[in-house]
Amino acid sequence: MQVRKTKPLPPLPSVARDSMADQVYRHLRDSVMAGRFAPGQRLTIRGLAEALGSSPMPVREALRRLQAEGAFEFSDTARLSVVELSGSQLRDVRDARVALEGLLAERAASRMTGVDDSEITQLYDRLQAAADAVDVPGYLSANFAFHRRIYEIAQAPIILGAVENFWVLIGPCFVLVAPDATHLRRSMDAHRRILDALMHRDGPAARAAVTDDIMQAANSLSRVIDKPEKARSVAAPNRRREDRSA
Amino acid sequence: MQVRKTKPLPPLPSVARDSMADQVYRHLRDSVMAGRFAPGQRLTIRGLAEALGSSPMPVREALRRLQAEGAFEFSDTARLSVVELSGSQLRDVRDARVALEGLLAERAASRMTGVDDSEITQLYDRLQAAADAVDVPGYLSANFAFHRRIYEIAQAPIILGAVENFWVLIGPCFVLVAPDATHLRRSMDAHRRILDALMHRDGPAARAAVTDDIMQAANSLSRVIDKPEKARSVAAPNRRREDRSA
DNA sequence: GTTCGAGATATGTGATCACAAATAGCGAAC
DNA sequence: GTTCGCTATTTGTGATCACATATCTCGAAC
Repeated sequence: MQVRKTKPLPPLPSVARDSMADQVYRHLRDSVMAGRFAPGQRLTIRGLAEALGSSPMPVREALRRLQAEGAFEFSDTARLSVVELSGSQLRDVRDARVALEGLLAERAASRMTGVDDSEITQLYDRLQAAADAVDVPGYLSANFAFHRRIYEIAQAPIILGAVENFWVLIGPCFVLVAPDATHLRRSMDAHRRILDALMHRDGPAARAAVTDDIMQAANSLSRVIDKPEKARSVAAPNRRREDRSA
Repeated sequence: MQVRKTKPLPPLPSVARDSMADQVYRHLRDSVMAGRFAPGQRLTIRGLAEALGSSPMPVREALRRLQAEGAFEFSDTARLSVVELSGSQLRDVRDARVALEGLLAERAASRMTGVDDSEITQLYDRLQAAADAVDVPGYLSANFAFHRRIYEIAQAPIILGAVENFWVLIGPCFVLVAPDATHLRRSMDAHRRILDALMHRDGPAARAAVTDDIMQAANSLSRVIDKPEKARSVAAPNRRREDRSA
């Protein structure tokens, strides 16, 4: 609107500020979603700081954010640990995911374009490749990338943010599910149906396929959660000491 | 499980730890939800610390949590401000609320008990009283308390947490809606229908009533958001300086 | 062998300081 | 009168320190 009398502004590299706290935050968040932390695992601020090569301060701030997202918790005695979901909490996450991700999937189907098709297909292939190999962390990353890219098409960043918060919650649980080949195959079947529904711009079908995917994942987890819980509580103390951190 | 040979454990006052960062966090969160901050309002860590009578450190940690919840944001140049929702973001929040709060309301209806009836009714009366007077902050507080108590009956704390995150987002918007008597009356009408549905243990009716309540609130806000946005951007700079903080 | 308890260590919390970058204030030049 | 540019102030960030308390270690007592 306003005529500039100075130079016509250089190509501008547009260096986005990236504080150390932000880097630590993203690193920790990705690690949690990829299942690199065990549920209930105990950590220390100083230990994480040393492992990440920073002072405790950025870690403190990053952990506060992740605490708000429910990834970590500070006990009554102010001890830091990875959040461990109970069976009913896992069902809550499942229901919330069905509601929100179903909404996003349906909306995405109606806003898909040709360029989206190729990108989604590409991510699907990457997911398939990670499933063929049995790399669980790689599969989790590819899985979230696949879903995220779809939901971005819905153009509802606020809702996507809420959905990602739920992903952070279930990330640690996946270390408990063994690299089960049958589970991965069933999961890929649901993913195939998601892809087909999106290609046909079929909103309800996309919602149904996403719902199935979420329900299947929840079923796989429910077979592991809460049952060994009782066994563990008498056999071995649940809280493990801090081990690797990133 | 384990027999204690010591004293049979005293009445336990159970002093829950309450760090200064937690107090600041709750204080700020409540203030945001009650609409005591304006959208886009600029703040400073030191200013908040002084106003709250603490050092900047607890404020920093509390703000990180609220940043994760979307209440505050740090600009590219690391400046702190209250998040200002656009019209489309407000619609996203509306849709997500309909999905999640509808779920909680329906589940709450099927789990209501007699003691819940009296508590909900009591909160409804308090809401009515706040509506008769035109105390907007008081109405907002009573409104969230009413909804929160209902959703607590659904026994899904994870979902309730996500819902409260959305409340934090829309809190500041309400300072823009004038204490409109017609809006309050319509809103109380929806609340009355929520109450009736819960009393009859009618899940679908509760979901429908909650949906109407959310849609009406969104409509009231959409009449104020984004339209004066254009007017403001040319008339006066949108970013206000820091004023009162709590 | 188990349990209790005192000393030592570990750990989150809050405060303070230093620094770099951004913003605001203000004067000079055209 | 407006705009440019320099200076002073503000402000978020990161580091370090001190402290209270929780946790751990390990030995003594029954």
